[in-house]
Amino acid sequence: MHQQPATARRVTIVDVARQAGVSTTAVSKVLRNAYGTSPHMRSRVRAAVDELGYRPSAAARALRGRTWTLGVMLPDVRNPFFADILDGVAEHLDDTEYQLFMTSGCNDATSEARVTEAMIDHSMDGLILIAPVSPPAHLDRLARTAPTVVIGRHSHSSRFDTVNDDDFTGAALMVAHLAGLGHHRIAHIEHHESDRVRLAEMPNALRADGYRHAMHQHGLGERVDIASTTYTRDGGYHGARILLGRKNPPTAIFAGADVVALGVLDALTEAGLSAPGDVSVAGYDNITLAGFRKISLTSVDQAGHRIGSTAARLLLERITDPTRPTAQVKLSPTAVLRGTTGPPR
Amino acid sequence: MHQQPATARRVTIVDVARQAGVSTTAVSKVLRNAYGTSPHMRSRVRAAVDELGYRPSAAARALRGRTWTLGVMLPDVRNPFFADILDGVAEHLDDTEYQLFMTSGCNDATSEARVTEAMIDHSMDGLILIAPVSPPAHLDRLARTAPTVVIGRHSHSSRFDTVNDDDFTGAALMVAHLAGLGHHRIAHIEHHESDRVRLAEMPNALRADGYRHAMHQHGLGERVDIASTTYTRDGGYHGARILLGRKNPPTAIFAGADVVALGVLDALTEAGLSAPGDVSVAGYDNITLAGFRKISLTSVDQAGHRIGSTAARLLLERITDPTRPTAQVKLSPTAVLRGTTGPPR
DNA sequence: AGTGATGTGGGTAACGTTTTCCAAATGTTT
DNA sequence: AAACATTTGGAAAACGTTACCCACATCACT
Repeated sequence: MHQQPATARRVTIVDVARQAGVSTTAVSKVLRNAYGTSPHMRSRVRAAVDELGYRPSAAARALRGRTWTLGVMLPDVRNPFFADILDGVAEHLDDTEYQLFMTSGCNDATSEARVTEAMIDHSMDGLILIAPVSPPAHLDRLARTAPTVVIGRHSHSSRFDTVNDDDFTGAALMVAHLAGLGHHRIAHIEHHESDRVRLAEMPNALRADGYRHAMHQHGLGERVDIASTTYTRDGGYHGARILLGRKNPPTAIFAGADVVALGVLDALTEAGLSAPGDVSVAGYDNITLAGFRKISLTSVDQAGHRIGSTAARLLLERITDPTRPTAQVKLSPTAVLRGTTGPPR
Repeated sequence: MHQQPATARRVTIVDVARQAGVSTTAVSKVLRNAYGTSPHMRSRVRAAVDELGYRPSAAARALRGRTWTLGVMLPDVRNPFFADILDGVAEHLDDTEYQLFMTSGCNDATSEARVTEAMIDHSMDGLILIAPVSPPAHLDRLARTAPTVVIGRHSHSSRFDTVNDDDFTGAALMVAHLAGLGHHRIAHIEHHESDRVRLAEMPNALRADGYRHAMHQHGLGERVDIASTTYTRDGGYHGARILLGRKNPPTAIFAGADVVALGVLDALTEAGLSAPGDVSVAGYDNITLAGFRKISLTSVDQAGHRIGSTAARLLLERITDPTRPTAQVKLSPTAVLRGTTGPPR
């Protein structure tokens, strides 16, 4: 009996070259579809590769050429909206050689830096950053090191492309819907932001701006009422409790994200109130769960799938031509009306 | 004005060595806390590292030593249960040097192979596989190449550790709860499985077994009723419609996963039925959303967080000592009783 | 036959680390 | 003072690829 060794030696390009009776250069060329290979050589090399089950070491490749690896930074696996984006990215990459690696749990600039540096350390060929909070200088530096596309941040950099939903308009859409139903006391729950740059660039800030602006447009400028918490279910829960405790509580709550709206619904249920009977509730993102019948949440759809595939396309373009001018893509959101919004009582 | 170069040259160990006035060997030793460094040299090297902002290239490291990178394979970002596991893993890794990369969207053996190979190609130091469907031979081969821990699969391999919830017992817990409430027609929705090995190893199969066994234990062997679909919300929806269409529909539905239970609730709502009024509904996994008041789903909690941290611990142990005997950890589930279960009408 | 273009293949030097030596300096024991 | 052990630091060879060159053969055209 032949005992399996505890750890098998890796098959390298040298093994393939020997098996095929050619040089390692030749093997490398065939693998990369480079110039200077005859059909005969190609077939011999391919046969050797298959026979030995050879796989190029990404690590070794990284030292000279590309790794065929892309990195995606997610702020939070829990937010189901990011899954839609990921789907879009993955779909666009499906018939390419690229492999996707993700990181998650980056909620502050420090861990964001740590994670992005790690991707650079691995010589990833390109980066997709979702809703990064790092200062623009850091993002620029990053983009100078590796082709980068930023999702969910309205920056105008000459180094990286951006893909966004038109958050300002999206918020206005929802205010229009609620105002159209006859609501006057429409409140908003925002993700608190203090940094000046982020106030201008982050989707949450733009949604709040869009809300304010739309309220004025509808002659409800006096009624602007914002609870400033976070984009989490907890944030929604607390935001709702704040708003419901007002002297003149709102008849409609527009949450800046669906997860926030879930927290609002939770607070309502706890308080013995219902939506839309007592208070109308709307969210933003149109996560899959919003369509769930027991929830049936009115929301703003920002086509996560298309955001993802657009980002992937831009990234591949930028990898091919790092010098092409940067693009700022803004996709149009739509309002999805469901059961949690209705006329005020 | 000094124009920023389009792409900055990377700071390497050579730069650090020059700056500190020592050899690259010395720098390497300091960075790895290896033997043979004086306090004086250490401080000089550390200073140079900080000053230049040096970061070791994981790619270059991969060719000789370790990459300080671990890979996690997720079958599906959408299943919120995996987020709990990830949290556990991340927490355990927090005060180590290790960096986590994840891949997702592996629903068949082919894409699973592609993804795991990619991790090997990057010379990752260890792998955590969540609910892999590949044949044991492949998993063994993988584990021979890199230290591996498998979550959500009841294998007994001499190559890799496993961490699982006791799915058999968990299912029995829920059947006991429902039977205790007075239910007799307790149905189950399972994730369909045909492969013989997976029938013995996958959690979904064990949950179905546990259900069957417990039904017999409670003298309800005749009432065993299973809809065989998939562990998705759609699967739950269709499963419920199948079960509700029976001549003698069940008074309680035990879904093999919470996402499935959500689909069941959806189907009930659509049919104008309610839980627990018309039909009791229970799930498995105790995802965060189950505690959401508007859902309030009775479920089996399998402590995803602890599963994750245990897996991380085992992985680090195995990296340290690849020869130590493998462990099969089985954690005890608990039933979490909420609003969707009650006595039969 | 000579010239140049094109096709085909390989040799060799990187890439940025770690590892395995080895040498010199210093300390400790007899 | 000699002999030996320990500490401190470095030189050089990997690791597995790709990029840059160069050499040779073949072919088409003067």
